[in-house]
Amino acid sequence: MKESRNLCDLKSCFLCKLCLPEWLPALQIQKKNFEVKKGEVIFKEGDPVNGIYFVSAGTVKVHKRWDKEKELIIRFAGPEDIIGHLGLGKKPLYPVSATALENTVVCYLERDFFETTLRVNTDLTYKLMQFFANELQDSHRAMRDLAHMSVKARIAQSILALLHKFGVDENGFIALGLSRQDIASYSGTTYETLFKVSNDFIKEKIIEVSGRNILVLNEKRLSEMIGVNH
Amino acid sequence: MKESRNLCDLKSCFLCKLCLPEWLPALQIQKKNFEVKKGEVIFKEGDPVNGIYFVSAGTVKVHKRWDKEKELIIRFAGPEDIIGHLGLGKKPLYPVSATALENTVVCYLERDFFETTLRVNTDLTYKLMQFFANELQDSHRAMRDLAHMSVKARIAQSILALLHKFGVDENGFIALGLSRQDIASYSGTTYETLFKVSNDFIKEKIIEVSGRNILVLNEKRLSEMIGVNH
DNA sequence: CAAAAAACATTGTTTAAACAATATTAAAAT
DNA sequence: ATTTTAATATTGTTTAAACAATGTTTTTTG
Repeated sequence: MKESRNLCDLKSCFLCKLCLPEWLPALQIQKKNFEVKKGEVIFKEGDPVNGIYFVSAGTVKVHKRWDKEKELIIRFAGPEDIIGHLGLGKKPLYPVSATALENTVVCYLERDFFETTLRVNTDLTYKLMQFFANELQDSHRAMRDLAHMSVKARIAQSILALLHKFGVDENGFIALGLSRQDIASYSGTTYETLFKVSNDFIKEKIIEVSGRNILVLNEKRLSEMIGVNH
Repeated sequence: MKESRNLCDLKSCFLCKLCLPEWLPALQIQKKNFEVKKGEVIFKEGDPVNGIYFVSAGTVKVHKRWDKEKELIIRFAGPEDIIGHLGLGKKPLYPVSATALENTVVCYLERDFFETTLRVNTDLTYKLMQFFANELQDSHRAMRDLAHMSVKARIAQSILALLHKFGVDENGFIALGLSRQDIASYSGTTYETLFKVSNDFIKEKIIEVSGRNILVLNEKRLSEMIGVNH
């Protein structure tokens, strides 16, 4: 993770959009930008919390590990998304890890400075609280889905979630290439099961796969698979 | 759900403890207390959000349903706990239901008033944001556990969580009686599986069960079960 | 107080999905 | 350039846990 200067435009991230104009110079001084190589870890579960990050460019997976070699991907963060914000809770340790999936640029703020920023900008605190409320809703939905949905439905859901978050490239493929293992970890299943289900989807002409890229041929079928509750 | 007067002491809930003393008279005027009978629904998933609740006495389950007749209990709320706070997110519909597990008293505030309260008390907003951060950490952990832990381990974990949250009565039994179905829903499994695992625990002298009440005989074994995974 | 409805008890069957084993690329690292 | 490591491909076996069926007991309620 290499430091670099002025890669953040102070305009697009969650923080900059809600920042008081008078505060921007302070931000400019305090912020640090880092270039993160593909596969590099930004912070690791259990590490002491130093600060908060905003993704400027690239994509990051936020994941939580279980029992060596098993993990669950909680969410993907792209440009403008916050990561590391759970460090604001009572335990000063990151509860999740964040790893770059492609070459990424992040904007970093020390925890103390970010907390001061929240104190001088109550509207920002309010918005952050609302953001947390939304994340918590998503997380509760995810809990229920992991408890009650079939793996097949969860995989369908993961593919749709990726499609909607990242959109498609010029050929119609989802604009984020992921390893099978990562798609499995995002769906809460194993590589082998993902492989089988994925092959079924290909056979049924629901998706097309080329290397790490996925083309959704039949979005409606995927939605139906997920079920009535969505 | 029957309205009643002055059942809340304005001292013990999350809100009252952090409320500005000058604001308490306003609170006194705005708050409404309700008596909720065992089994009665406080709000239902999908209902429009009217306001926020604080549990004054009794116990409430917060749950999310799937596919008629299947549900996941997200958490239990006891005295001083908030419920309905996810209504603060962008969608004005409750994402979960809340049902009283015993005769319960709740303190209710309309959404607008609560939002005003947050606006005049930025420290409260900050604390609420921190509370959300902690809840989100718990929720992420729960997601991972649902994805990767065995049902047996999850049941062990549920029993320990109930023990730690509610403590024990004079005979050493967990101070909250629950139906098997509710314990199953809290563990993310079916009644039948809970029944079998529960019988195993009894056979191995890890717990003792009397009606709706559970006595933990071997807390250490339960803890080990959660960590080691089989 | 009877009838209906939950909750509880029990066990046997089925299956979804993890686990296991092994082979083949492809991509890093030395 | 070659060793090492990671990602991919494939299929067969095992098992954990849902599903199904049925009966009993306890609550609730009309």
